[in-house]
Amino acid sequence: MTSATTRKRNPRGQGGQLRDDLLHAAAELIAETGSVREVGIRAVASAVGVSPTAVYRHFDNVGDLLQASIDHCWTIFRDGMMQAVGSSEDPFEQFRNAGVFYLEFAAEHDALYRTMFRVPPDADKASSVVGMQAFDMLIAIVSAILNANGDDRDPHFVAVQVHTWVHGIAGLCVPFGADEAWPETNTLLDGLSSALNLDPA
Amino acid sequence: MTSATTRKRNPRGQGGQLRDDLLHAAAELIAETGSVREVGIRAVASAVGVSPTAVYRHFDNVGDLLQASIDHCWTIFRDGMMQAVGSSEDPFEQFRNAGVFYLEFAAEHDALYRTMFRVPPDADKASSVVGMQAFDMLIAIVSAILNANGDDRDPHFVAVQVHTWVHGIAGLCVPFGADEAWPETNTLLDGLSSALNLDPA
DNA sequence: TGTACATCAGTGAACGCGCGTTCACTGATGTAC
DNA sequence: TGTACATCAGTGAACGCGCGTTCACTGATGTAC
Repeated sequence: MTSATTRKRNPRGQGGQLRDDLLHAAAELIAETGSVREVGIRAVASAVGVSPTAVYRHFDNVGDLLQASIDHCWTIFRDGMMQAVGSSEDPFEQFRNAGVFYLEFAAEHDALYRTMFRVPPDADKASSVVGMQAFDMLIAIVSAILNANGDDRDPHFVAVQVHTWVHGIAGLCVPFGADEAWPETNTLLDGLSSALNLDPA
Repeated sequence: MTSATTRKRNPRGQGGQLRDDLLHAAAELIAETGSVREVGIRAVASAVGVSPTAVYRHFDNVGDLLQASIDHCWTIFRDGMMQAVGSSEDPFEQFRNAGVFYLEFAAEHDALYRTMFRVPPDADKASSVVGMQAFDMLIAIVSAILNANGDDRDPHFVAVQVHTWVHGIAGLCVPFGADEAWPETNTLLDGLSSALNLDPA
């Protein structure tokens, strides 16, 4: 919206900087606006203070730009997840931190989050590979918890249970979060780990 | 897409029929296409075999049409839910049937389902009232189950837990449903009622 | 050290297109006399 | 029973607009000689 008209031209070999700026701006616009297709080249370009034609120096068309932006967000998501997990050695704390990060990410980037998880079945590779890395982290944490508790359930299945539930909490907290009858996010997270027997035994 | 060019003009006092047809067509287009705003007046009109201008006899503008269509879908959803629940007297069966209906509805009308549950905080009334009726049904069933099991948990909170989880299962089954590593919908539903202690004691 | 030149980042005008909406209209049909 | 007329369902052409994309360009800058 507020175009950065103060933007300076990049020095010689560093035109690629614009590419990163466009990816970030597109992600932000997806997050602000509703869906992907409502975000246009003109809007992205003006957000970084550049003419629409400059976009074509880095992307073939608007679809390319948006897909690249979503891929980019997946790596941001995965990296944030890794950082949240890496902040502790205790699998129970890791689990908690990962859940909190997940829900914060979803709340802050609502539309973007919804778009990321609406992947077409098997199409693009980049984002689904990174998405799998994030999911593998979840499996590892769940596995560590089950081990610590002497629980012989299948880590993969339990991880799917965790993911579906957290995903649902994220999806409904944004519309209903303001409602006074709606529980706190942390309360729901407590209920999840308790119902799924993922608290310290 | 395939415009019904065979459509006949409605008889005198029954122009309102077109209104219903437009609501249905809009809902179907939302379900087929991605999001709400990608559906245009021209597409809806052509889907029912009518000129775009005819829409304005029943709706002020495209926003009106789409909002009315979503409200309309909420009543379809609630009615389907009521029917699924009404098919049995046993609360455990009711719970199961409601869950199956919910997930089928989400799978069949993917984009529409996502749109319905992305309600702006407190804006419109029609759809949120109907949505509340559907949620109240869930609370009633959960309440009956807790009673039957001599379980003293808060029915409202448990209903929220059920809803968030089912919502998450619905949201992830569509993208990942084809993946061989992803569990069956029914398996996830079993896991849910088991983890939340909603099976017969 | 100076200078010509290739390269690079980005511009600005223009295009065709489909959109939402407006306007004046057409033609069938129920109804009052 | 006939007929004039108001009402109603829907049409078709046209508008202004913003979109994605193309094209020929500008002007700064590193580099070879």
